[in-house]
Amino acid sequence: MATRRSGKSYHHGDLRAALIAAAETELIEKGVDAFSLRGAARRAGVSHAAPAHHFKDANALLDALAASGFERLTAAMRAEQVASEADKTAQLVAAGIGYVRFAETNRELLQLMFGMSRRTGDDPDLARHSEAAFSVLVNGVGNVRGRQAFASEEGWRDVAACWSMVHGYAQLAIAGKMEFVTGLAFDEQRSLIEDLMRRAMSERGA
Amino acid sequence: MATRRSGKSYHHGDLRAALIAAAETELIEKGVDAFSLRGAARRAGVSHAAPAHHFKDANALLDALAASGFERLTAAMRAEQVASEADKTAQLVAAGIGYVRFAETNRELLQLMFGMSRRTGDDPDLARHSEAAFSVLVNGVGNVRGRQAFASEEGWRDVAACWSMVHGYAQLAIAGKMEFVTGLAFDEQRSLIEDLMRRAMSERGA
DNA sequence: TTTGCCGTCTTTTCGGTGTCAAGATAGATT
DNA sequence: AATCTATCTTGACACCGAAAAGACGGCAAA
Repeated sequence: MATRRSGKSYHHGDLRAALIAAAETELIEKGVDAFSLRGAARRAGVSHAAPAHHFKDANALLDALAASGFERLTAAMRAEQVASEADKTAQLVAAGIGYVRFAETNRELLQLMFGMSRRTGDDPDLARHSEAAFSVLVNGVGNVRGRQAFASEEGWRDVAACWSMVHGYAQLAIAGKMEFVTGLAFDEQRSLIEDLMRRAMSERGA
Repeated sequence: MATRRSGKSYHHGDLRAALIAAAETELIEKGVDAFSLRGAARRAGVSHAAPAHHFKDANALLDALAASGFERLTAAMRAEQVASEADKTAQLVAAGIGYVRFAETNRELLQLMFGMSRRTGDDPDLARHSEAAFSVLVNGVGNVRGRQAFASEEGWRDVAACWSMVHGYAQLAIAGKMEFVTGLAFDEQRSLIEDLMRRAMSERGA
């Protein structure tokens, strides 16, 4: 049998991480629907019951994958921020662009992250990384409006507007429902997203 | 409920419609994940292979259900519009409120409608009703900006902004991620949504 | 070093699911 | 009336997630 994979030992060593990686390719290739725990196990080269020792559930594995997704989403937003101008609003816009960019290159993953599907939701890592991503947006708003904006409801409304706008656009773009407004051109979309973000902050120039 | 299946005829009569109805309660009770075609068939009081003669797929059945969802979404937006003031912007806002209201009372259904999960997507009815819902928003924007706004990209950007905002808010509210901004009070949320919609149209009063 | 423990992985088994194929039924057509 | 055809049932298959029980092997205590 496949007792030893490629001459290695009976025990895997770091199966947990390997399973998360395998789950991602399984997710990408098969889609959210057809994802299967057994498939992920196959990809990792272990038996179908092996994952049970690291994740109580199929959904628990996907929780961990979603947590990794939020971690990378945060990184994507920050990366776009540091590459942008120093202007505070521009930084907030950059975070939004990073958000959309990440969404478009990780469609299945984003759907997993924000859908209520296929998840338990009680993973502490997931909550932690999810809040970290959120805080990028909150900090961006805080830099523009000033910290005292969060004393009243004002600042939180700004956050709600930015998040709703960028998340809604990302979801709709992924679903292919935004083709009526802009071509596929890189800069066109960038300027559209900037427009949308500025609207959310009530800072539209024109 | 099971129209006449209690000891009655071998043929059902209107199984197609009965299956769609059964699928909705199955969807609501079991959730998107645990939805099963066999479960829907059971609810309709029919054998597990019966649906195959009306829907080629489990996903095709869910397509039909999603189509019905878009039909009712359109109706919900229109209903909220006629109940609102005559002011054009207020009408657009009302459509947005109808959208969110529908989303919150039909969570599972909305996720089905807008997720790329569990669906084939090539149902013509689905496309038709989906476009009808979209056109409510487009008409609302047209009434505010004037028809000529759609000659340039201007009007379409307004549509993109409104749709992204309202859809994003609905999705996030459903996922329980909007609790930081407003209580559960009815009027508070209403005023928040109005604020968001006006931002999307760059018409914020304050 | 030897012994025994115990976490890791495998095998087996179970109920459930979607889909296909073949048979039963009844309404419609000729 | 005889036949046709859409509809529904039964049965089978492969796959899935989960749980139970056994095989393996690292590791600490003796």
